[in-house]
Amino acid sequence: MSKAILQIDGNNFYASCEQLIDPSIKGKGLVVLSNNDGCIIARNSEARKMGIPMGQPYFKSKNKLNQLNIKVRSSNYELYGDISNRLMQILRRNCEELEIYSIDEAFGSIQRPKEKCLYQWGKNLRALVYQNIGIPISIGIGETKVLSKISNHLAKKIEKNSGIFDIGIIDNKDPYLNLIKVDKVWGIGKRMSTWLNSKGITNAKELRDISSTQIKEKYGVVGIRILNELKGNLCIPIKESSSDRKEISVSRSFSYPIDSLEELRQAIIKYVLIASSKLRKYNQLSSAITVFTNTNIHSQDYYKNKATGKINIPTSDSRIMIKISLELTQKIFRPYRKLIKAGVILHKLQSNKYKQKILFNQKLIKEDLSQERLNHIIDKINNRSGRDTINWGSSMIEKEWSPRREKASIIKTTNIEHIPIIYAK
DNA sequence: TCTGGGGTCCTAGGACCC
DNA sequence: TCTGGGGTCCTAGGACCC
Repeated sequence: MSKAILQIDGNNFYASCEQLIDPSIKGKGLVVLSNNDGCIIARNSEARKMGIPMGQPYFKSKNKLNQLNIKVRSSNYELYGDISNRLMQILRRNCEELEIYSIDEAFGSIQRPKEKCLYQWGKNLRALVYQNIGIPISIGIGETKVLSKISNHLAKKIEKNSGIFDIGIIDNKDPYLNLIKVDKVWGIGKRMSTWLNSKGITNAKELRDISSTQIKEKYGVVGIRILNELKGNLCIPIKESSSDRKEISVSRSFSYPIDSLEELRQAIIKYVLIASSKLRKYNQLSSAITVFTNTNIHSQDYYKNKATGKINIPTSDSRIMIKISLELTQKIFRPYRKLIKAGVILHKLQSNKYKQKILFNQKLIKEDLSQERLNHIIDKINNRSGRDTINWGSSMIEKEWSPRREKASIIKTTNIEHIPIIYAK
């Protein structure tokens, strides 16, 4: 018995979710846009075959999408998050360990019976997910995370694999590693692949066989880890708990540039409220806040700025965080700058299990407790009835600059009123 | 006109200490 | 005139991921 590492992801996840709730799209091209309807961040296979590139700004491809009669959707994260939860539940029941890596992707592990190929196991899991959720997935299997990622590429790339590939039982992996371009290896990005190409390294096999002193000199332990994983030595373990996150950031682009301090303040308050309710959801406290804003990077007088403030006693209290972040907002604001984006980052997070108690001041203790209760009640109501049901006075002003979502799908599987009605004949 | 958002990890260099 | 060396902690920024 040995441990097999699995990498499982939803195929064209956002597009698949949209197709799930709107079957009329089936067979047609579909793209999903980023926040603010900025770029194309997902396509179904039909749109890909029609030559629509990933990451392109929407305004540049609008005409082409129209001509080809490709459907367009704004992203609907409430829907994707819900489908994702259902998917992860099934995976958790079927793997021994599971690390949820992103909304559409997980690493897992199971014991491999001696020398046994896990193709059939994967096929069963894939069928189970499709039957229960209606989303197609791909499964890559190997000895390490890097190899299971490569396996997943091969599962998608080679049609006869029908979405599953197990590189872990193949002794001579060379012909397969040769098929993987070096920039497709997990952990090799733009910078590293440019450098590797200049050294004549173009695919995963050549990378595996590079001298480790050479890679260590240039990229330190990060490079060595990737090399070892390619050779089949597990260096990046499965991380099951993700509760101890290190920072929370909330940022948005505006639908049009803003240049008044008041608008910036309102935006920052709104982001702090979202961030602090996330913080409470994960039972964490923060002791530092950064606020940032910038103008259009493509413009001539590009301006960006940020400021960080410390919180003396780690907290998850919206009121304290709003106060500090507004002071910081004052610092980064400059008149006559056309701001297109702003955000907040909470860092130095810690578990609220070890919250520092106020010791001697009875009045402060009372205030602290009632504030905590108030925050939790607000969270509870907003979780049940939508994010803006109850809010702080300062954030209630009408916001015209809120991001665009012109093509949003209406249906949310998280709201009973939006569940489609099916009439039996 | 119009180019997303949310994360992690690592490293170099500064501040500070003895 | 001449001004050490070693360690730790923190931060900013880079590179990468989805």
